[in-house]
Amino acid sequence: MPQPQGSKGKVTIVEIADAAGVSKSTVSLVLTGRGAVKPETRQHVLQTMNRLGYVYNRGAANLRNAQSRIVGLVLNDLSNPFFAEFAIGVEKVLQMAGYVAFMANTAESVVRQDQMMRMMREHGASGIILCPALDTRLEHLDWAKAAGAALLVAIRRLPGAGASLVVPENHLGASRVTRHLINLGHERIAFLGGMHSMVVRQERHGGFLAAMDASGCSFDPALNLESMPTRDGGFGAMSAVLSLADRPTAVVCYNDVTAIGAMLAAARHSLVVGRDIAIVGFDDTSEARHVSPALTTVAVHPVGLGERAAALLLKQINDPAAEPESFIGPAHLVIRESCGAYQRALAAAG
Amino acid sequence: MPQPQGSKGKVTIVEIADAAGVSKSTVSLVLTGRGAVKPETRQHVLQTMNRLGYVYNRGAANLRNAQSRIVGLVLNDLSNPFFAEFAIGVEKVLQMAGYVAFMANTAESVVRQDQMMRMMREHGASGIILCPALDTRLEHLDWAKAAGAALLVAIRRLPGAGASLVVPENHLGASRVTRHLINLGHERIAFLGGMHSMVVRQERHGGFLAAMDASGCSFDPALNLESMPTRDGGFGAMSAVLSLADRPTAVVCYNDVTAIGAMLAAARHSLVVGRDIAIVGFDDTSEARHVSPALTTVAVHPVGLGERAAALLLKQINDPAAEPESFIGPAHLVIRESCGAYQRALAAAG
DNA sequence: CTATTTAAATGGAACGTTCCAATGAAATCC
DNA sequence: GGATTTCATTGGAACGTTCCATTTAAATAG
Repeated sequence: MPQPQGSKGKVTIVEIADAAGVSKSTVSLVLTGRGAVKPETRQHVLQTMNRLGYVYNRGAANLRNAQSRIVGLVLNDLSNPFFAEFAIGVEKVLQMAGYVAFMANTAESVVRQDQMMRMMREHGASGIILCPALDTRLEHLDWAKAAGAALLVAIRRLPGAGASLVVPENHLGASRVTRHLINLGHERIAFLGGMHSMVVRQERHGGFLAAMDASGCSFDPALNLESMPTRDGGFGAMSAVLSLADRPTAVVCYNDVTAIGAMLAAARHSLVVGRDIAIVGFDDTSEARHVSPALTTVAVHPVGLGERAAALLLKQINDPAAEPESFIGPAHLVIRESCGAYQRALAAAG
Repeated sequence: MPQPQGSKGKVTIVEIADAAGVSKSTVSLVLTGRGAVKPETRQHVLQTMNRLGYVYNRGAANLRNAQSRIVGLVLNDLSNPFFAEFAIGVEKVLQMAGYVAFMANTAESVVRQDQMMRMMREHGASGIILCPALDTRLEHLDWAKAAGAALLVAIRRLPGAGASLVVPENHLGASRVTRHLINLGHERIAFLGGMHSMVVRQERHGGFLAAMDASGCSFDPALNLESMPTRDGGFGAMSAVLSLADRPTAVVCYNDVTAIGAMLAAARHSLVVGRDIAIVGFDDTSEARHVSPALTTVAVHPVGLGERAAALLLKQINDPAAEPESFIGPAHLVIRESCGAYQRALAAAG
């Protein structure tokens, strides 16, 4: 008498077969929908599975045909809303494609990163999206080439890695927001946050310098401040800037998180951001919109980048022979209040 | 001549065995570390694995002994920093225990939630941590009981589910923050945000009412406003409150996200939060600390809750016979600026 | 020196699927 | 009506592990 299985002994394909009076092969056909099976039989098998509480064992299936429908997502800092939003994008696309995601937060530790990637491989992940931890070296990714595994590097470029890539237009974005400040009349502008070893910082700082150069502004090296890319980091660096004898009138920050930290520091020094000093960020996380004064920043659409990354990886999984592909996401200026453009417009009108 | 394997044909335990001149059983012993194997042999096998680029196939292993070391994490809203922080806590503990996490964002859709949980089961997850989507019903979780699977419900209580539980002390926390406002002299206090069908709101609102009652304040039902638990929701509800003829002097918000939305709305109405009106939140996400004015709120330590949830689930996985366990996380008042306590202290001193 | 214990290594049957080749039954052809 | 094609179904060999029972070799005991 077939009844819903109790606690132990998971019900398998062959028990379904027995209960339904067919062979396990037939059940398998129903499951995969591949062969031709008479509608009534299919129906009957389906019912039996339902009745017995059958749950498909992908591990076993995987052993035969290797198509795990698992993707790994390795993030360097989940506590940064940018990456949380990126993750949302990735997960959404994966979900729609019937994939499920392993997610790991490395907190910038290469060791953890290695561990997690290995674990994901062991579990049969068909591909991995990696936002590399700070001092990731190319040899950490050798396995991917060796195994011909699908690997996509996101957000932080890893020069020389032959993998697919999804990053925002850092250089252009930074030069755009810098030019905006220059147009507003600023000349003494600081660049703040991020460590100089970060590729992303190099790109953004490069764009910053290019814009400065192009408009004939000179850049004081004392106004190039490093910090961890966190709120506290931004706070500290901004405090340092404000203790300088010759303060800048505007500050380009490495990202929104540091910019918000910088705004906080400015407020502590009784400066009104947007009036006494201009501060701009990068990323346009949802925080930027809601902080007060609202942050002028460069929108890179983290969710969109995540979606794109997932889509590209899936493409690569489905066609392993395909060449690695790169997507450089657009970065456009979002003018809000923290740069003072609004006040300036008011003054001009009044 | 054994060389690192090229693109195809993953190297298996038996190829290692051949190359090392031992039996596959011996290799397995080395892998699991279970039996007695001569140190030199172990060393040799280990080297061979390294040389051939072997990667352990947990799927296959799993087929025999079922210990997947996978845990599923199903979140209803990853875009809320509260859940992102919760996820960080979960993931940290899992990682340390050698587990890897499936993560899925349901965006409050029960359908997605069902899909994802099924998928995770199919992949052999040993347990699932569920932050249930809004109208999750008990029958959505029946499979857990039927399969004797480890299930832990987090953040949103699901009355009647016989599963382990990790939630904060909502009632007490809300009554504490409300009492604080009353002590500051407020009498006309609104409760704002969240939908009344949410258990969490019921609990927090209950605590609010209890505190009001206890101190003899009457509560005007017109000051009980629902909204989606998002920034926009908070903004909208607060705007509605401010258009009332008889405005409240203080507002208790469903959570930090809505409180921040509410602060924004207050600012739009040219009110200085903390002076003209008091606004308090709930959760103490890292945003609360950094918004300006800093948000008075109730700290529930989302990361800690996540850690606890993971720990409890692991316990249950390791001892499936154990009774479900509950953890009610402490909720304590964090006084910052948005409630005006600081200004009031200054005034008193001056 | 034989008998016993211990240590190290091994063969082979699972585990729950898929998929190929084979079989049987029904339908179509000439 | 026999030969062929199509449709449904089936047995059994994989897949990469683990683990039990067994064998072989070495060490210890009497």
